[in-house]
Formats: sequence, structure tokens, C-alpha cells
Amino acid sequence: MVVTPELLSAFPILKPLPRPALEQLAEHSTVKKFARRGIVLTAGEQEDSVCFLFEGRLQGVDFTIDGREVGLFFVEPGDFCGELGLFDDGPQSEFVIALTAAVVVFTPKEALRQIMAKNPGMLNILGSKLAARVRQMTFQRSLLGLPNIAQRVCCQLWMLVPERDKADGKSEQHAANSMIANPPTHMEIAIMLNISRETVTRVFQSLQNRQIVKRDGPAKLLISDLNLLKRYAEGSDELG
Amino acid sequence: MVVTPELLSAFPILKPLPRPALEQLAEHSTVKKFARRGIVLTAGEQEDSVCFLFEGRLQGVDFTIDGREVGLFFVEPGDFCGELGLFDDGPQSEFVIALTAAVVVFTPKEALRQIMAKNPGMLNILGSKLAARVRQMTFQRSLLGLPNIAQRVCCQLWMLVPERDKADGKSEQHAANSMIANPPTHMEIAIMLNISRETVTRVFQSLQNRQIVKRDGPAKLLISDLNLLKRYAEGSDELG
DNA sequence: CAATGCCAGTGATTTCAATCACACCAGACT
DNA sequence: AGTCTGGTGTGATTGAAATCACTGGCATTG
Repeated sequence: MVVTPELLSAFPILKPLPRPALEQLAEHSTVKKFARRGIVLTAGEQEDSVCFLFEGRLQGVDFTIDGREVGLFFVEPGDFCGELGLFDDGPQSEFVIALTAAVVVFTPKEALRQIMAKNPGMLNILGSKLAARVRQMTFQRSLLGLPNIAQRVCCQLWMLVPERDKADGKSEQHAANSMIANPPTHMEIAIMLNISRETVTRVFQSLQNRQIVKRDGPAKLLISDLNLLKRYAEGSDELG
Repeated sequence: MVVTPELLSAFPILKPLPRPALEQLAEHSTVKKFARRGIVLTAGEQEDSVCFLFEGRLQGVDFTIDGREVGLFFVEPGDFCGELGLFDDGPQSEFVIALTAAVVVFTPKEALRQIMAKNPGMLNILGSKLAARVRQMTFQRSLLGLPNIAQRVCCQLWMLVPERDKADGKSEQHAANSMIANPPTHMEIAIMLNISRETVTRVFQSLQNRQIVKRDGPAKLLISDLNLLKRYAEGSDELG
């Protein structure tokens, strides 16, 4: 499928690039569609592309020595993954799989490297992205230290709330609400948090009983009370 | 205290730098000594130096929302930390504390940035270091997925074995041995692995009973049988 | 249309590490 | 010497989450 410069400029990191650079990138990029469970990047492989997610949701996963699946991060539309290879020529550090049907733009590392070399702004942006990744991993690790499992789930849920809704309702009196599109399955959340699928289910039940979240079909999770969710995430309140 | 170019060139990443660059860095660098438990870098602060560890052992730590300490990584002599700030101007992502008395060289970010800009080799090296950091965090995360706690401890222990000794004894028949200088306390290992201090103690007892490790004063931990330790780490054998 | 597979929900049971509550030891300090 | 402190060693108890073993719903597919 053809990739246009316009498509690329839909991604925040690429947006500031000059038109010729975008054209150059577009020329070498390809779009690929993945079905649920499709493997986008393979750990250990010498992947030669960076993946920009246009639609859907991806998850970085790894496996323990004894074969258990471990969830590392989620990738939301507009974000990208596989950027580690831009900085060294090591292997891809983890698997990236599609949690939902997904549309991904593959841009060769080499093309991006050339842009990076010419374009110090780009270098900075990619550098801060990598730094952000480290910060995010650090946060995720600190989640695992929480002894209260329900709090862990609430934190993870909070992170899935769209950014624009988070600020909402700070001053407002009524219960601010939001929606998570294509939410991960209980299992997918479980491996992120090092807990069992059943435990995630039970926490969700508890949240539903308290009218804090609500399922709306398989592709939508409504958050009825953002403030309350946040309180649970922060530990100000405890889920019995 | 005065920092000489020779001192700096003791660090693998700085070694390939041309002499003038080293001189420039040395001029702006300072040495600082820390006592055990000293705080080298503070999370949230806008730290303006990269820390090269000359002697001792450091640990990156974070805290959960409810105040528990979480161990992130160890820093060994010859390695460095606080490099995230080279790539963006965000705050230091975690605390770094001295586990033993330590000698640390502080080199201002600005000086390093200048070198980086002039010196594409340096950029690559720092880039791959950051990439290595991500890989290392990914691995550490996967450790936490191990259901067998003893195995976790053995993996962590294995990672503390000096690199040069690891290859050893692959072909040899006799039990290859090694030594970990200034090993972390049980508590410090515990927070890395999300387990309690007592549990670490019990695993160590078990390892000592099997003559796999042996204390030699507080500053030395002897590994009497590297191969066996590795087998436990890999899960080929189980510690009752 | 069965038929299959995947996801979610739920009770019963088990297990195993956290916690608590100590004792002990070595080194630092007075 | 005496006293503190920080690290370690150990047993008893307990509690919370994993596991097991199901049910049932919904969607895809032959």
C-alpha cells in the first residue's frame, strides 16, 4: 500500500519534519495490516524498521525463562515502537504483538537514520522518546512493587485513560467520565501486572459493582467516575 | 579533587575519545566520595551531571506510591548513570544511592553534549548505552515474572558475577568458582526482586548448605560452583 | 446451523511467601 | 569494657492470590 507524506505527518514526532524529508521517508515506508494476535516485531531478530501505529493497539511482550508471558508496554495510535534499533544494531529487545486489528506503518531504520543525521531536531525528539520509554518502564516497575493488587489494576487502568480526559473533572463536582477504546483483555492486563487473569477479573467485578467502570460491548470500556478511579490508583481509597 | 584525563580514560565509553576531548571533560569534572547510603542522584531533580562510578557499587531505586522501596539496577565500577538527561531535559528518573563507600566522577551534561555533537562516535556509544539500559530493564522485568522465587535470586546473583568469570568453566570439569566483591545486602536484593528480605536470606541459606556460595567476611561473597548456580538460574535444576 | 475458540465470571482449595517476633553477631562509637 | 546499630538467621502464623475446575456468552467459521 502507498504511504503519503500526509499520512506520516499524522504522527506527532514526524510532523515537524520538512516536507522533503517526509517525502523521502514516505517513499521507503510501507503500510501493513495485522489481525488480532499478529506478530509485528520479533524479539531477537535484527528488525530493520521502526513501526508507527496508525490504528489499533499493540503490546510489547517478553517471556520468562520458563515460558511465561510478561507484558511490557502498550502502544497507542500515534505512537511508535522498535526504535531501539536506531541507536544500536542490537536485536529487537521484545516481541510486539497486535492486541486488536491494527494498521502499522513500517519505516526503514536506514531512512530514519539519514534524517536523524541531517536533522538535529529529529535526533533530539528520538532521544527524548527513548528517555520517555525508560521513565515509563521505571514507572511500570514501580507498579509491581505495590502490595495492593487492586491498586495496581487501577493504576494500569488510569494509564489507559486518554490523556485529554485525565485533567477533566478536577474542579468539577459531577463525576467526570471517559472511555477506553479497544481495551486490553483481562489476560493482557494480568501479564503487565504480574497477577493472574482471574484476579484481574475479580477487581473489574468490584469496580463494576461500584459503578466506576462499565463494559459497553467488547470494544469499549466506559469509565463512569474518573475521580474515584484516580483515588483508588493513588491509594487514597481502598477497594475492599 | 582534580580529575585527570588518565582517570577518565579508565572508563570504557570514554576511552576511545581523542586526547583533547578528554582534557576538556577532565577540566569540568569533579570527584566526589560517598559513604554507604549516600545519595548520588535525586529523583525528580534536574540533575546536570552524568556519574561515572570509579569504585564501589551504586543502586538505582524508586519508590511506590505507598512508599515502598523498589530496586531498579546496580551500577558497577567502570559503568555510569544519570545519562538520561543527555537525551532530554527531563528530571532524573530515579534515585541513585551508594551501597558501599563509593568514588564517583561527576561530568557535566553540557560538556558531554558538546563532545557528543562533535563526535558522532560518542553519540553512538551513548545511544547504545541507553539501548542497553532498556534491554537490561526488560530483562529485569522478565525476572519478576518467574514464579519460582529461588530462581529469581539465582538469576540476580548470576548477573552480579564478574563478566570474565561467566564464560569460565564451560568446558572444564572442576567446579568453576568466582567472587562478588561488596555484594548487595539481602534487603537490597529483595527490593530488586520484589520479595521480602527473609525470603532472600532463606534462599542464601539454601545455597550455602549446598556449598554453592560462601560468605567471606561482609565484603566478599564466594561462588564455589558457578555451573550449578547457572543451572539454578536457568531453571534446569530446582532449589528445594 | 452446529461447532469451535476465546474471553469473562466464579467458587473451592491450596500453597507459599509475607509478616511478625524474635535471637544473634560484628563492627562502630563513647 | 559497654552500648548501638545494621545486617543476618529462623520458627510460627496467616492471609491473599494462584491454581483448578468449572459455566456461560459471544463471535467467527466451516
